[in-house]
Amino acid sequence: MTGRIVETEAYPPGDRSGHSYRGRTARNGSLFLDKGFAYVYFIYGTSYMLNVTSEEPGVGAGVLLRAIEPLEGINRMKRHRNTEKLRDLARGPGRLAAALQINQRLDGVDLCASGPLWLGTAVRETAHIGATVRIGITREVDRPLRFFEVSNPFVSGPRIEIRIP
DNA sequence: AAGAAGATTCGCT
DNA sequence: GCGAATCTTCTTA
Repeated sequence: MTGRIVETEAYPPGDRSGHSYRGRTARNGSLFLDKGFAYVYFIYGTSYMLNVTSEEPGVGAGVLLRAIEPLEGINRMKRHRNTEKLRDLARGPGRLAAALQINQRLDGVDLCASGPLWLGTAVRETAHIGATVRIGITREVDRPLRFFEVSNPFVSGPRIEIRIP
């Protein structure tokens, strides 16, 4: 299965809404790995979230993958998500993880090496990227750290860019 | 030890 | 649009 990442959110070092803010714990350990590793956690009793670490070892920061445009293996994704709606397959972080069968077994995996899950280089030309505040958080709510491909229908949430003063 | 919150989703109205 | 589902983690609200 493959997909194009169309929506992300950054949780940089020191951000009070980031899981690393209160230091390293059993759950967030992989967030402190080197850049390019997977940090997977379970939330709300229903959903897995997939993050890519983004800083030097020991820092603790990452990027949440919020949506992908399904490209290959669509029938498998439909089965994993138990729906026929292409647009809903991976629109939202929990749906993305479900479609790709992301779970705790992938926590800590190197996404820049060959393995069960990896990041590749985009084939299509980069389109216009918009930014807004992040979705679903309660702290640091004003930071414009959500990024998305403006014209892409597989993006979850608003596709209108905010103005940065 | 207990309780609340949480980077969400789904189904019903 | 709203509320329930569901469970792990961290705080003491």
